[in-house]
Amino acid sequence: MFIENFISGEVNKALNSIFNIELNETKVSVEYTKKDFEGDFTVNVFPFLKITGGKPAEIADKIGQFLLKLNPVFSKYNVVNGFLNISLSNNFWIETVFNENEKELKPNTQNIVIEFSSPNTNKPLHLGHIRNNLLGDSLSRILLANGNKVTRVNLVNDRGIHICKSMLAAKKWGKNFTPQNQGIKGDKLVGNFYVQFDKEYKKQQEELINEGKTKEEAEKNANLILEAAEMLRKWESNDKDIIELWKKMNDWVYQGFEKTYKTLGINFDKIYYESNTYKLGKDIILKGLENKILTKRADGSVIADLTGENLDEKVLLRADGTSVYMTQDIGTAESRYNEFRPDKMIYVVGNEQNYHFNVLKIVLKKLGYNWAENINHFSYGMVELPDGKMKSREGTVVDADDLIEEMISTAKKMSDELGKLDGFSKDEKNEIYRIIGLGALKYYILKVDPKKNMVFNPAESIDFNGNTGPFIQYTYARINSLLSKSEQTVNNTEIANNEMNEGEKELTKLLSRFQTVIADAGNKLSPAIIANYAYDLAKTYNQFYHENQVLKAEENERNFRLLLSKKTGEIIKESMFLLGIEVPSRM
RNA sequence: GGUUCCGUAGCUCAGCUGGAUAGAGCAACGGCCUUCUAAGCCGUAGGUCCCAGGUUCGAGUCCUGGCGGAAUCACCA
Repeated sequence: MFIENFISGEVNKALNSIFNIELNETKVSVEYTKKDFEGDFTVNVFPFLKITGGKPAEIADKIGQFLLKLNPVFSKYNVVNGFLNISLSNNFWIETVFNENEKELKPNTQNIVIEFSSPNTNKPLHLGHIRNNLLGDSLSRILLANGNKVTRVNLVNDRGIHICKSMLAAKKWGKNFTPQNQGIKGDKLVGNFYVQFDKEYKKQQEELINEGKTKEEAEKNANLILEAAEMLRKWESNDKDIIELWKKMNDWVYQGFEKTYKTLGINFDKIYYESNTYKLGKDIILKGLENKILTKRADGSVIADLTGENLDEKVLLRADGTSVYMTQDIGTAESRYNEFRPDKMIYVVGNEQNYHFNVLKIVLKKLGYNWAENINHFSYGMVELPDGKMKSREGTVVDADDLIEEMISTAKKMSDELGKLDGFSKDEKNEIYRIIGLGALKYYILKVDPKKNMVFNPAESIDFNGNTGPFIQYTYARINSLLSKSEQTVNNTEIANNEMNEGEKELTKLLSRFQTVIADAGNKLSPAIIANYAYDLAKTYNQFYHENQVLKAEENERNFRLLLSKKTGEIIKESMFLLGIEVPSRM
């Protein structure tokens, strides 16, 4: 049971009984009382005045009096400027936090398929992909915690003209290169080829422009792009040599990706490959053509006419018959629907593809798939550098592996300077460095509202103090150390303490919000809500810890404070788990 | 140019369905380790919530119009 709903309901009873009116529960605004005022929850009575008439203070007072009589959990109230501040009894708070049976049964469980990561096999993962992976992973955890069935899928973009670009460059300029003989990860090697292609392609374009061609003509007629297009045609017609090269290079990339996924702690229930789904998409489109839903242009390309939807014509098959991105996404969507019959299909894909998903849904609907409605594009913001967007082709990217490594070595440097891990074995130390470094990175990214673009400045390394992952992890480690020193098993039945000081109460109230926060994060699909809560909790605990002796306190207080500490540790750990962040037992 | 998103402290970000005096962290300055982990705690300073109207008891939040930025409008993905 969420406390706000309960209070909202009780206030409704009051309104009903005193003024003989009934408001929709959602219309009673219940908020946490601001710190400067006394009370736990605040009800604003202004919205009632239209119906009740009278002065705000009097109305609020009447409701307050009624509540006190109605239910003993209400201990007192005060009225300021038409705001009714209600206090709940300490027992109520303690019950809410420590009574495990209170855990809500989640009735509306949905079958959700969530797609994330979706890398292209022509370049290594960068910071933008990290945001995608972390969001996808965390959302999966949050949705699961909200009682849904969650299937995590990855769609690997392993075919297409961009892949051919890397392949062509490899063929031309790197015939004998392998990750082994170049001493780099496979995905890096392939990414280098992609950058090289772009460089040479640009050169050719410039030459053509100097010869008097327009920019557009140059882009279309440069030899390299024609060769890449030819390669794609060969690939789609199963040319043996091309397929062999493709397989070899993709394998390099997968090995590279696997390593990155492993360090990040990301995994999937199912991996789709575009190379398997694009044909299905093609079939669907040809059928749509037969049924006259789609049309063929004179040049042979197949399009969906979306001018009626205020959009353009969208090409679904090229003039030479090869597939585009949309083609395979249609195929993937259908096979995914048939396999899982999900209530909701979430696509974790950057907001640069808003248009794509808009079109995808419309085209699927046109083709007669009603479940297109279930497609939910989780559109997250870009990660930008101080001077703008990252561009793989131009090499201005923050490489995922490099960044992770840097974070971990920073963690090591800090830990060693502080000397916190003296006495630990080398392996234990490395494990803790890893947890802290990754925690800093993950938290840094997840604490930001996913919808918003965010800026990452490589010159300023990610912080380890303040509103950061390590700060929260540190709080956990602190609690852990405290509990292990207490040499006492604490249990809930011993809470006989009705007195709470300010710090204890604030902490208790915050702890009670955890379930609400999970639900909120699930509804809004926002890990940031969990992250900010975890920070709030850690901050509040540190204040409590600073102001209150625990181990040396008198027995009742000691017991209660240990319980609070234990609970805080558990909830910090769970919150961090929902973000995909581990917590160290010591740091 | 059309469409969509964004604009809060020097920087990075919170601010719940409209509610009380707009909050954190970093950076700056000043305190606190003989006491349970100082990756911590406390304090000082820092704001035209881009601008102008409107809606109302009340607007950082909703509406309209500007200004500034981003994305997209590909037979790239």
